[in-house]
Amino acid sequence: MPFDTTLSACVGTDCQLCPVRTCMARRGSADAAAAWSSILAPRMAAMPGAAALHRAGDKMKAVFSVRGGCIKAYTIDADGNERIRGFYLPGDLVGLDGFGGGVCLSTAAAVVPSQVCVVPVCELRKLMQRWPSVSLSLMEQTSRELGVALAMSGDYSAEQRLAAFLLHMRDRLAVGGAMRLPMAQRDVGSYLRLATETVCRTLKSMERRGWLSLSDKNIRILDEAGLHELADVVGIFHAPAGLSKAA
Amino acid sequence: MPFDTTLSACVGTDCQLCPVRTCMARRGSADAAAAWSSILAPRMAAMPGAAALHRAGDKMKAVFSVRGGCIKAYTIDADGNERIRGFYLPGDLVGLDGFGGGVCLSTAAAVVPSQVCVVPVCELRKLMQRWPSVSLSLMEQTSRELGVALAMSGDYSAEQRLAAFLLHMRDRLAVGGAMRLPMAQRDVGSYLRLATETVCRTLKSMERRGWLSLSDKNIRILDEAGLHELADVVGIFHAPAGLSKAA
DNA sequence: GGATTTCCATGATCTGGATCAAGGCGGCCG
DNA sequence: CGGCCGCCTTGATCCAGATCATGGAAATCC
Repeated sequence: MPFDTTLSACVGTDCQLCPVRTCMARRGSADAAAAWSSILAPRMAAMPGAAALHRAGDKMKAVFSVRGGCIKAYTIDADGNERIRGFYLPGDLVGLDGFGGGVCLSTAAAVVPSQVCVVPVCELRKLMQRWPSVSLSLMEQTSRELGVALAMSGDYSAEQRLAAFLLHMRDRLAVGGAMRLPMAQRDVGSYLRLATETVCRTLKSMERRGWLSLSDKNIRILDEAGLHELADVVGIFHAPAGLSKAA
Repeated sequence: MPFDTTLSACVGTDCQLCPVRTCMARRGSADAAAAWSSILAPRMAAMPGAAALHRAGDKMKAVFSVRGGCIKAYTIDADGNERIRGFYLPGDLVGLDGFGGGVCLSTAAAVVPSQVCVVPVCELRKLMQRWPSVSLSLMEQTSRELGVALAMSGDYSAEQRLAAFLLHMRDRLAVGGAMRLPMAQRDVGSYLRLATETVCRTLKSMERRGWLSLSDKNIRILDEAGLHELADVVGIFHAPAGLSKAA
């Protein structure tokens, strides 16, 4: 297990001591970070299979800042199947889609043993009143997530969507060229609107062509250019490092 | 033409006199509305076929508040085809997806003769610093758009997507039970990831079943319950009036 | 440590919606 | 006013990816 899920691993809630560099609380001034610390409810462990962090339809009481692990947001359709709307990794905020309406639009649950900081929305709103920089970075975060969602909602082939997904994840969790996907292929398929079998076949086909290597859930991207060519149409993805073409 | 597109129809830029009730500028206090007025660049007419308001890849210089008509946001794929990411109606803000990254993620152009208020982002950021309520409502707007985008990105049948789209549009532009879609069926298809032929066939099929009546671009919804049953899985849509089931 | 369950993998078949084709109809421009 | 072009409509065919079926390999649970 790459991540220590016990609460004792990090006592207190001083955001300035937190190792998660990309967290909202670390994006503004030191003062703002201190303010973040002051409003956080106690941190929580979230386990796969355990109770959801919140459910679709609930009144929105808190957003969650992911500290470790991976959280999925999903709805349940009429047949009882999950439809995954997003994966959230350390530094991400879960629940921004429900902020506007005050109601959770999806259910949030852990994909692997995870840890989240609980940010009560009433406190968050107060913080936004006091610190314009908090509002601004929250707004930017939501805007970026919107950009990704709009890009993903387009009509692309299984290969294109998977390539875009892999590059996106690579940017976020690769260390030294390799990464370990926290979620099962079924979950990837649910998110990308693909059957599990299609995810598997497409990955294998990419491996056969030498674009990547697979072993268990570990993926190493070998031919980035090849994937890029497929994913470029989708846009947005892998934008952070300034890798995307002007197009 | 239901909407007067000449600039002379509304001189000056006093938001408090503007008839668009759902505009951002009208959502906060009177003071905040006055502040909005003060930062607006001159209003613009936008014509179909004329120059785009902005293009994907451009540096983000302004967002646009739709005053009349309909604006579409789209990207162009490798084959030169439009992929529509959203339609914006009076009261909507165009460009929120690019706010975070500072780069326009899509091209924005008029679907019908339209009018937009130009909101320079540098001024908008200053306004957000000064008026927390502006930040808050901008954040809420973006959050709602995110909710819709996430819902739309799911895997639904042609019928379900079209039903959800019709109900969504109905909520936004119906007067007395009937509405006139501003965009062509081809555009609807591009947005919903459907071929033009499928949009046409599905609409006709719904008409045959007595769920709606079609004449030209005018649509009257006859069996709301039927459409709702289809669209409910999609979620989010038609939420404003509290019509959606708890699920 | 054996049983159960979940996940990954691969082949065979099926299908919703795309694509191709072709005609009518209205709107716009010269 | 007549010609052209873009939209809507309907039918025939095709295909990417879903679904069904089956088996092996890990992980999880008594």
